[in-house]
Amino acid sequence: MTTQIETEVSLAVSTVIFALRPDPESGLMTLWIPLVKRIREPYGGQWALPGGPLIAGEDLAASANHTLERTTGLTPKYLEQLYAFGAVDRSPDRVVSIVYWALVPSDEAARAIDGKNIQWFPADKVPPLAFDHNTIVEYALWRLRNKMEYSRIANAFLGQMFTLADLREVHEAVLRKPIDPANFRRQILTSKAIEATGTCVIGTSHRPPRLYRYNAAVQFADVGPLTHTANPVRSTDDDLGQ
Amino acid sequence: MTTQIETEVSLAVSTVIFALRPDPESGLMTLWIPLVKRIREPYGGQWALPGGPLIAGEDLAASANHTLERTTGLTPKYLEQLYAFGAVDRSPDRVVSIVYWALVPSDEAARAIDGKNIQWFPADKVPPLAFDHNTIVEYALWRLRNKMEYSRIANAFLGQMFTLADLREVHEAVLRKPIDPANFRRQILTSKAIEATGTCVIGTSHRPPRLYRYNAAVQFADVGPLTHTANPVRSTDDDLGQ
DNA sequence: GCAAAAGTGTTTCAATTACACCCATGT
DNA sequence: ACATGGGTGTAATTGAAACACTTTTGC
Repeated sequence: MTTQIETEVSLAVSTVIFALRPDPESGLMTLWIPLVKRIREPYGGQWALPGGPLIAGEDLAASANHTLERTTGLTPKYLEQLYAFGAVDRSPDRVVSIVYWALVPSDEAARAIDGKNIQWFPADKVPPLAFDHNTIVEYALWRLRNKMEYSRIANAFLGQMFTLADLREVHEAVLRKPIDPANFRRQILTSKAIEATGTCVIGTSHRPPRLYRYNAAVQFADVGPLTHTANPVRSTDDDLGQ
Repeated sequence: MTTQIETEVSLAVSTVIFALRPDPESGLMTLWIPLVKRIREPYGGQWALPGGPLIAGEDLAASANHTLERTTGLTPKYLEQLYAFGAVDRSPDRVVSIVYWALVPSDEAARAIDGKNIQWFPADKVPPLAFDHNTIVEYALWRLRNKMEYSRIANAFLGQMFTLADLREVHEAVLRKPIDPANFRRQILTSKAIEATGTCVIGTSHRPPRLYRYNAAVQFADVGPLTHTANPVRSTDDDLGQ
């Protein structure tokens, strides 16, 4: 155990975790994120993004995964680096935060931890947060919505099998606009992003919808040379942005 | 001056700097980047990206600007954060590098510092670099090429006024493919990204081309809530992806 | 006049959009 | 039968691409 001159710059990893839940008022699906209540200064008592200091032996994405597991008990189906925030004045002490964003399936999110010091909020109506975390949430939201349009991340909110209506509901919830079912169907199918399983859902009060699965083989056009996710389910792409 | 327990994680900022120069063989414009020769272990004697440790009182982008000024004597017209690289095994000691990418105008790049310990290389033919810097350069190249197609960063390679042929040459050099002049003209002009100055270039052996200027007022569709550049010339957008 | 690049016009093709309409099931 | 969402068909619109053609200069 050695000591050294204080660098005064410390490194933290935080994560913006997205899940879909019905809005208590409208009943429509919307994005929710979990926040933790700070127990110490600065910003004691205020809500903040889950996160913590970077451990020496831990990769950045691994750190994000661990805070996710610790705070929500969930495993993300998608995890990607968002941005490194390092303005000198973003905290009384000098902290550079490397922020990730994650998507968790709706069914898993239902059994997430929800306690006194951790609470889920609609992503578009978060309270005033500690540090620059409001900016970070906004940016993560923008990135998610942007990426939803050219990428296949919608699958991360769903299980192994799903109907086209399920997939469309995810898009509509994230993008907050209705989507024509007929055109949506064609776009998705011609992109080869998903494939029919041959099975159907029975017991509906209408024509039984087919079940589809994610087509792991197909890649998108603008995939980057990096796979930013260090996770069970591959994410197929990055930015464009990135 | 206090001391504390060694965190074992240190923070560095590096920058991938792009400029356009003619290829010595083909004579065509191509992307070049400056690299510095490492004088100490690890990877002593090998080429690496310019950069340095993050100073406590300095913003991330400011740090990138300073290394840029120090190593090349140049001021970028565009600067954006690329990614934070933090794999445990990317260096013998634990270093997290926050990497930026920058664009400098061709005319400025001509009078850049070029010495024994700093040298420019064609971006597509860099030698084996220290650490994971080859991966980083590849990723920066991908991001630049990707962004060139939906954003207005091409202007960062040019001066205040330029002809459509100049602008097209930038696109062709970065994307490494010929572009139809007629269609390029229409696309750019209908996007309102540039506007005519009313002046022309004279002395050419053909019809005098009009001069255009960057239209600062116009924003692009998918601009992010963040301005990632902390720089003289505004960059108008972020990722898309990416 | 000729070469060479600037600039305009036109045709074709592919993708998106809007919307009409049929299908299969439960009640 | 009929309500409901699943699923197919099609015409209109938009934008990209390909390329012929005209314009303006220097030589």
